[in-house]
Amino acid sequence: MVPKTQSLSRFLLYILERLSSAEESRLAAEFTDLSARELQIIEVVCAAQASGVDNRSSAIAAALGITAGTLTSSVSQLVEKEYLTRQLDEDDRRARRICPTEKGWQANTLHTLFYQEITGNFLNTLPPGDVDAFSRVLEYAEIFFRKKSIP
Amino acid sequence: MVPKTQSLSRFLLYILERLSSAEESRLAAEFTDLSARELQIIEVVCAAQASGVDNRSSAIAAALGITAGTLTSSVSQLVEKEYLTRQLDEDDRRARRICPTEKGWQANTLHTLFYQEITGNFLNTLPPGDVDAFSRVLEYAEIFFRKKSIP
DNA sequence: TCATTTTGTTTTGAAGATCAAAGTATTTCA
DNA sequence: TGAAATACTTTGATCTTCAAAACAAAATGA
Repeated sequence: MVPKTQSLSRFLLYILERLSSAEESRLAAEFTDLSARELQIIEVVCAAQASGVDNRSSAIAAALGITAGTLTSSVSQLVEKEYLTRQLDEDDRRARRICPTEKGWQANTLHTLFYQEITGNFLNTLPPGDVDAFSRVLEYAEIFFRKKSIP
Repeated sequence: MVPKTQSLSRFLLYILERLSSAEESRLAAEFTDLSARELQIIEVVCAAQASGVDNRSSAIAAALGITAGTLTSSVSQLVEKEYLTRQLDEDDRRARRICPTEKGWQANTLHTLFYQEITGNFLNTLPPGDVDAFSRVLEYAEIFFRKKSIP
């Protein structure tokens, strides 16, 4: 049965919400002061740092799909809470590099483990043959939504 | 290749965002004053109305996963913009029934057509054999996330 | 070189979405 | 009838977001 079209987006939203609220309560013990969105920002900052990719403010904002101004205010809160730091870029002193603190790395590690666990559990519930199909569907989805296939 | 676990949720977020921003711009010509969230509220109200399911304020809020207070304020704006109406329930005068106006039905129709089109287009890009697998994955996902399979 | 433009970020002002808790109106039930 | 429960709204606060203005530094070009 083909999924009921009009409810697909709500279905995705529902899954996302379950995921993030589950994660918030999971992390609650150690990091009581992080919203799902803040965790996502930390994730992107850590990923940029780990892979040596551009970690200036504008690049992080672009990766998150938000404006620079929005990121500035979120980062200020996360700096306040000691998950991130701003570092002046010596090569271009207009720019600021956003870096995780030790606490930021720790939160990101828990976050990553959480998703590995969830995804592993979910893949285990699928009929074995469907796991590959699932991966293919994700790849096609990525292509579909990257090209402007949306009218 | 199994999807990179930590980025699955961000991938879903990305798709959702592309969908809703595409929809916002698509609907912009006719309904300039509706956010994606407001459209979603209208969708739920229309669905309740169409299927004769409980359409009192509390039921709509529960379906959306938000508190009654949040819904009250959103509905007030949508009443102001003439997409919804509040009707006093004669059987229980504490309750309010949330109903779409003609304009609300029209917006919902466009919304539904949009998702039918998108979903149809996407399914057409998939290798034929993967369409069924995709449907199964969605069903399993629903079951997985409905049971508290999340630790 | 130095004035102009461009670039990277922050600030500002405003709006939307959200919640918890307090408040109001109505119903239920003991 | 009076107390408790229910359905909703209001209030006060926070978070997320954007666009536009402001600021600082770099790049350009005459």
